[in-house]
Amino acid sequence: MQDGTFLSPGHPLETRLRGDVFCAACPTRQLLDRIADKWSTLILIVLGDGPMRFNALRHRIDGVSQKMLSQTLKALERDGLVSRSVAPTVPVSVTYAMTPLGRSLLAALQSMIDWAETHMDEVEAAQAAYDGRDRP
Amino acid sequence: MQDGTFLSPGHPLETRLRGDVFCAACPTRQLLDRIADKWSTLILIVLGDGPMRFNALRHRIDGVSQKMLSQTLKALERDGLVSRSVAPTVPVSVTYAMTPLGRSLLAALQSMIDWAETHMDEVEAAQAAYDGRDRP
DNA sequence: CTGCATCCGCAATGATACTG
DNA sequence: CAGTATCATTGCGGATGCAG
Repeated sequence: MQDGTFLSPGHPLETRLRGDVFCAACPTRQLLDRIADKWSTLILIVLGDGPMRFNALRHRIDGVSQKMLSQTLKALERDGLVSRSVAPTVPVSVTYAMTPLGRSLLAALQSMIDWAETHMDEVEAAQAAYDGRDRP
Repeated sequence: MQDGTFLSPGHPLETRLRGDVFCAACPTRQLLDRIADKWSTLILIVLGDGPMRFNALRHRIDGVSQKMLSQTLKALERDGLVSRSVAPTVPVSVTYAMTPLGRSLLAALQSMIDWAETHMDEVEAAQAAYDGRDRP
């Protein structure tokens, strides 16, 4: 976080940009940083399939800690991407679900997943080639 | 990283998933973690506009440190998403560009950027609503 | 029993300075 | 100009403890 400069003046791309994702202070950038987050992506994809409880999410997303899950869910709820419903049972049941806003993002995220699954072999080949070049 | 269980059996999502992004050990997950990275996304979007030199990238992407830029570029090059061309001038000129593989990912990333720019106002409204609820 | 907040250890990150 | 090395800091991740 530097000062409040939004766009370095004189940049050739300045006119091409609508919002501006490249300036650290711009809200668009903040939002991108959130949805481009490791856990956020996975959580949203999972919830895109249907509502789910906290521990179900925790079990579904391998490797996530309770703290990170709780933290990320709270952030996503604050951003209006995920809704949190508390059922007054004993003990309480908290269910997380996608909001319409969050659902509108799902397509883009799904594209990333699809790409990853589709081109993973090419990436692995590239990695092997890179590692075998001159780097033992 | 738990044991090698890739999919919890009996999960309703089991049939819908092709690879599996939710297991920490699956390569797809590793790849997703990479492209869903904060800096990777920005670098790829910038390079999608055309080849660029190191310092140009550094200036363009506000808030990135040399270390992170260098590190992320190296990872992206290893994954075959970005190519690194060294011109034998004095001093050396290193130019980074997208590979065809990287370009195939660009559409998905651009969708995320577009979504962020389009729905930013709704997110801000949701944030304001969330902060104003019962949280001073 | 479920969900969340707090503590601490550690890896990743960021800023600075230096080399090819 | 491109990139690495070093050091200070942040944040993640794990364990524990508390509230409903």
